[in-house]
Amino acid sequence: MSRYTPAEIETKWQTAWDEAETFRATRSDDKPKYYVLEMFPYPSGRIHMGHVRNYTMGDVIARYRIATGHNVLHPMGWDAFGMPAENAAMERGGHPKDWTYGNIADMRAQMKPLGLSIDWSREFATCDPEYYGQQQALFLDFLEKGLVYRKNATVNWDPVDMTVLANEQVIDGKGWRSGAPVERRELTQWFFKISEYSEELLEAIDRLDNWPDKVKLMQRNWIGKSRGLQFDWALTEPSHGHETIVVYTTRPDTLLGASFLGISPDHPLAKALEADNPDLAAFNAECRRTGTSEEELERAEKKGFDTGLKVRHPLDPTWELPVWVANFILMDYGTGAIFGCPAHDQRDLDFCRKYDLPVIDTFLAIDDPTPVEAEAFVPPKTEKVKWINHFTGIDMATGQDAIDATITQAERDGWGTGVTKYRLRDWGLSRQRYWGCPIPVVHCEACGVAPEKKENLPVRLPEDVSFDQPGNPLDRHPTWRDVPCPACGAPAKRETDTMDTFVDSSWYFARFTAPDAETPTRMEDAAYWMNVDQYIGGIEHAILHLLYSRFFARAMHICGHLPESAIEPFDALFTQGMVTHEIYVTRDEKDRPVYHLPGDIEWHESGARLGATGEAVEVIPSAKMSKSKKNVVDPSDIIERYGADTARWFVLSDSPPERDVEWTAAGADAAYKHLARVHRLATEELVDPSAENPGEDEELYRAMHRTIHDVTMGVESFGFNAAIAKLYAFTSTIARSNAGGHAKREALRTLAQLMAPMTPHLSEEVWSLLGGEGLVVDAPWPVADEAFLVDDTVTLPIQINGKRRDEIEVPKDLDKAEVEKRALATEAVQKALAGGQPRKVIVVPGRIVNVVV
RNA sequence: GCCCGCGUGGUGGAAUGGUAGACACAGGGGACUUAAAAUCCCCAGGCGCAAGCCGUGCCGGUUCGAGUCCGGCCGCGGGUACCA
Repeated sequence: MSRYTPAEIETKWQTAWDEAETFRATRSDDKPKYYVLEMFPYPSGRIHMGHVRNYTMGDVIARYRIATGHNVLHPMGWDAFGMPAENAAMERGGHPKDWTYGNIADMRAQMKPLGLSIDWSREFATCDPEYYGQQQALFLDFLEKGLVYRKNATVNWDPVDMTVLANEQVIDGKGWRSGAPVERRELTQWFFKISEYSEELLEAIDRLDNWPDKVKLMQRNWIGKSRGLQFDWALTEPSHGHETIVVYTTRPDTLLGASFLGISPDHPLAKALEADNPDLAAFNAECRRTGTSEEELERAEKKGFDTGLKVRHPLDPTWELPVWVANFILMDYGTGAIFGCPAHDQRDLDFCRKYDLPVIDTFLAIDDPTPVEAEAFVPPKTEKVKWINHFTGIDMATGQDAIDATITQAERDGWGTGVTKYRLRDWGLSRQRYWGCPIPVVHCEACGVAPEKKENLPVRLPEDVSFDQPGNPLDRHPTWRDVPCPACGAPAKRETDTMDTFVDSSWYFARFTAPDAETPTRMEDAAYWMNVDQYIGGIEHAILHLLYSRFFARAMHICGHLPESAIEPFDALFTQGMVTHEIYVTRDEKDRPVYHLPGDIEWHESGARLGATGEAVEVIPSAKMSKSKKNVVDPSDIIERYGADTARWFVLSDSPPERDVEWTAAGADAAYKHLARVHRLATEELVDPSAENPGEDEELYRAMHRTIHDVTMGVESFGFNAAIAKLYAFTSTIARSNAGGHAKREALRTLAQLMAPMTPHLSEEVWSLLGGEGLVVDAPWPVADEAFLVDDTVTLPIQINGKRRDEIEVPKDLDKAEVEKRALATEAVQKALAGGQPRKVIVVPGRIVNVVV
């Protein structure tokens, strides 16, 4: 009997697949196509177990689809531009390009041993000039169609390093390297007009039937459609050319509770007032010192400044309200001005109390209005409340009816307009960084923005750059930057901003359909392979990446690069959880935490200890694997120790795929043992292949077809862990079975087939040991025979008042009345009834009987 | 702050509104073995001698019946537009 030797087996079968070009995808009309894609990795240096999990899931789907007769496209590439490469260049020298391509080579070498069914001939990295050149072509097409424009926007500015910082690089309002307080600075930047597609992107969500509901809900909320009232508040005295302040509100029904008008520090009026009010200028400057992220703005302490200006209430000209500048009002949303209603908004109430502004008593109420104290009254949206209607007195209405009625009245009387707004903002794509796709335009004094000519693409990144000083090296590279204008030939300057890396990942899925095309896509290939039938990736991409990709597919269609059928590029989406691990920590002499790799830990009766010193180690509950916490397991170590099949089996078996999975050494051991057992069964069963044992054979076939059915359902519905539980059970059934050799061999071959998407190498080995024809990867997926799936009798639990008390075995098709009769005859029911009659009997055929006494 | 999830034995988890804990790990017992490893078999939510009672983060609701649906909390995680 030969032992299970994954290293040998895995190399052998990977070679076989390579030689047969099993995973090379070519267009063909004799089979339905199936495009399965996992979100491509950022080449950080090493693959981690999260990658293994992501790509294994995709591989299960891909191999299952091959087996069910599909022409499968399963490509892989690299999301290769981005900040970490520049940071690496700054920290340890070298060039971002070398760092990135070196990482790609390392990670590819780590991925290949996993035995993924990938068509490596289509591989590319987004930092390949062939790829980003086509992206530049897309940009020029978008520019021509009016989908891109320039406007001013604020960025985080580090005044010491003289550089723009990402939100992630701002820590407690300070630059991560310089430690200097960050300022907001306005720059002219490029934007995609995604907001023009707000309604379209919102409405199309309804047709994404195979996306998770949570993702669709997040996208709906992100787009944030609202219906509200837009109307003017007249200033009592015009100020700096402003006669009114325009306000947008989604709660016009609370207009009679207004206490103050608030404007953003970035509102044009607020800026104009700075000129003759140094205190206000100081206040606005203070507000601008916080970062640009919404989280930071919303969590900042609410502050205000009285401008001294007054406005008249639109419904009562004698009613004057003060105008304040407030730091919580965003210029990006609505009109950058609000009215505050303290009675019905907690934030406004807090603001009024803080600055001693008048608080008008509550006027929306379920019963009788009560004066507002510390808490604002926010009525439930669906509940009718008393509502003071400024035209008809007191009405009863739900919040929405009151809002709609107010808008109708405002429009009728001409003092306001119903307006639909979206929270979604245009997508700023300019980055003041080197390691990204250059924006292919030139700035010319005479011509303004001059698009680069397509025949000059790609606009390549210069390679002779250094990262020994902060800022964008493109800005200080004269031979690259100073070029003649493509339109008039006069001396001009190249745009030195590069594109947001989200641009790179917004169309790579389309490029995979024809990675060698001399235009961004080749239409016949795009038409054949698109859409992605199954897209798999992390939930962290639920909004930005997926929304940007949906926009890009539409824009590419407008420019003739995708067919209309591909404007929703991902037919089905699955979001998987993370791989986590316990964290091991000791303390240094200053009580600072020192983290340790799982491989350095030994387990003793007294708990975890450092292998080297025996020092006791504190074990912190599982968290996402991260380098800083050292709770990482290197997939290469796992593959070397157990083989790829074990790693694959484990990441699929131990948790439902949408949830986090904790990597445990014990779990990996168990997975290995199971695979070794299957291998052992296959080698044992080589003896006496023809023996039969009729009764036992039927039992085994029954289990086999039940397993085929369950595993098929499991794979189709991403129930991998449940499918694997069935495979464990089936393996035990085979091991214990007294069936004849023929039946056992067939059962084992079927087991190999059912396991093949998860453990492809072992399955090939078992398949070939047991005389399977050809490669298991080419064998058609087994089909469950319905005749073996149904049992003649069924066991029904008997509940009394909802608690299980007994059970009866009855023929499968026994009619309800007879089931009820037999249930009532049971000892438990007779005892409970004590001679009386049941109040009610519920019979759910085939499931349960509940007797209410 | 706001939006979206998640919470079940010692552990990972299973369960179309219908027998809570499948399958697996760790644990206990046994078989085989000179012994160990490997393998195989059995036990196992908690309390209780038992009958039985309790039990899916907490509180409440809908239902004949709730882990599952609804409302309110608590805790943890993801996103929050320049991390990818």
